[in-house]
Amino acid sequence: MANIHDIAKKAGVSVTTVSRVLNNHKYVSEEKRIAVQNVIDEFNYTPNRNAIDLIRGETRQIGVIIPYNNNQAFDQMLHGILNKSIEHEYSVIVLPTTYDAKKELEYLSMLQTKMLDAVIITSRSNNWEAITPFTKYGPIISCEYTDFSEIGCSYIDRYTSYVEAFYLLKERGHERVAFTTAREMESKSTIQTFTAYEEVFGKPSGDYVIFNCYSMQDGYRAAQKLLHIKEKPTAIYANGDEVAAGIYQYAISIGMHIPRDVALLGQENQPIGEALAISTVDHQLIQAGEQAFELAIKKSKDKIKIPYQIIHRSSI
Amino acid sequence: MANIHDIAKKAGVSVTTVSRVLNNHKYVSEEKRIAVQNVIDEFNYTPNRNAIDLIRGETRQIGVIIPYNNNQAFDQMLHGILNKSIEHEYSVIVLPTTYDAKKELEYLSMLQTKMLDAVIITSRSNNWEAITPFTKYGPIISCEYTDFSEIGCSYIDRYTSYVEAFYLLKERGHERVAFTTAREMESKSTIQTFTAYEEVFGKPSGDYVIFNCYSMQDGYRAAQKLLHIKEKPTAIYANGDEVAAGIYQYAISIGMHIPRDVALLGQENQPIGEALAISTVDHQLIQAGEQAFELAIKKSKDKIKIPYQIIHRSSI
DNA sequence: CTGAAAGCGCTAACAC
DNA sequence: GTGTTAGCGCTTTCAG
Repeated sequence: MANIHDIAKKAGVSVTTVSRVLNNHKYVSEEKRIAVQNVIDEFNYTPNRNAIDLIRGETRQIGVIIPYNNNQAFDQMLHGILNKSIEHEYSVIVLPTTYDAKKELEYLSMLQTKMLDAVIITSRSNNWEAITPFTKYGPIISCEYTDFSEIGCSYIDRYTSYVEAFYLLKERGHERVAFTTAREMESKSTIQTFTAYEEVFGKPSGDYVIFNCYSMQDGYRAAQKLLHIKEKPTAIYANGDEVAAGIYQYAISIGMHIPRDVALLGQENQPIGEALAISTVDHQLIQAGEQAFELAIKKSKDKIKIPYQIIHRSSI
Repeated sequence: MANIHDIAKKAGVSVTTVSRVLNNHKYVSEEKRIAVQNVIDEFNYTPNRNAIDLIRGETRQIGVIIPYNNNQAFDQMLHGILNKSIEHEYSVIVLPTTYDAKKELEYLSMLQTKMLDAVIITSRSNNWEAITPFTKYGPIISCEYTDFSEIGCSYIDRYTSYVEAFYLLKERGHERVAFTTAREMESKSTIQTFTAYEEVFGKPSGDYVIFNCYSMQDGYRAAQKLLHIKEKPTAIYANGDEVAAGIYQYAISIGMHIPRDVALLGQENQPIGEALAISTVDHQLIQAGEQAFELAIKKSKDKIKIPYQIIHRSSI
């Protein structure tokens, strides 16, 4: 509707002066400032953000790449990011990929089109070689550790945490331990889980690992397999509390007792795990999200490690 | 970096021609089209979105007002909205209010600044009189029914659903029924719950209703009160499955059996409810979100009712 | 303290 | 088919 020229004309000043009062510049006489403000109020005028963004070359919008938006773990990181975005007056755009590498690249190119000031990657499909070129257009922050110096990281030291979790299970007397992972071997956290497992127990038997677990249902299905192996595992390390809950549910349904018949350890300290009293490794994802946001707006390439903690409940 | 002029100059054509190939206009000779495309590829050029948005007067960005971003119910709606946004090539900006009315108004004014093409309100703090003026700047869609003709609605018929839920409990022989709600009496769904309750059971006794329940912990605390009343309720209708899970957890912890000692009915068919086999009223929030998005981009002011369904499990 | 004017990067009449 | 040009709405030198 009304633009800055209309305001200027009506107030009998130049657009420059209007711009000055809009941006609280000094060197505007109180008289004109009031005159302009009156017209602004009268017209209920608000400056056009696109024009400002165009000229400033920034939008105060940051994008968050997540694979699924209905996954508790990513929601936690998003939660942390949103916390900080409000504090710093940024807007956040949610960019769900369903692990589609092409879509991920499209999202990254929103840096180049100047639509986004920065992007935070909570989980990725492309390799870093494909991602880093986009840092030329704006900061890219990862919630996973990477050596690439162009990428700032607010990361979880998953390897250490996995090793500790497996040792914990071992200490409790478990030798036959199974685990679930979110993705196949192309994912770093899956590989880390494997490596940590090997360090503690040696190479995992093929039927002790179940891939592609995201939801409770996936956990349920995993348990259907794991708990019917002849040499069935005495403990299961799930890659999330929802998955653990599914395992729990199935175990109970076939009359097993937890932890007597099978011990269960989850991840991320989600409400459902609390409800079922499942012990869990809390990677403090909210904090990871908050830190990621800070790195993003600072255009920092630091590598910040987020501490984890094990929460003991009654499932192991 | 490079802009459309650079491309034009390098390709030996006018900016118009470049713009034409960018937007797949016809009436560009194959020869020039190729020449331009080559330069575009060579420079890895992408048009600036702010410039385009400025001139077009739209951003293909829609905002979603939610109170909390870590609440399963709102996540479900957001999920539906994101589904459709990808399909239609829109971006979605998450706008968490924590029920701060002032912040909500600020978000609404993003329509006026032309930052957003539309906004979807999943839950509001302001009254409609304060909200409707913003429809002058762009479509506002509500996930709650309202008579205001300026507002499109993709709504749940909560009143009917609540009545049915309470009748169901009554049929099962329950006379002393308690319930939880998310907010105090200023919220429409709270009022609807009250009215529905009255229709079925008459005026609720004050200690049979617990306000401000959002999370499992809130449910736990609600149960701590409800299950220690002398005339304790024989059934509880929770305002979400997470809340129901908290109630479940506390009931179990004091040795009660569900549904024998207390029946439990949840809402929204969330994973946690499935895990605990809690019967639930599924308001199909994902679908509500999808429909809301469709209304938003169609600039429709239709009032669409989303059907609900009761899922029978073993908690009642 | 104030304003004219030159852009930011792009689209779309309009003319040729 | 193609190019010239006038904006979109704002910020920011640069002169007064």
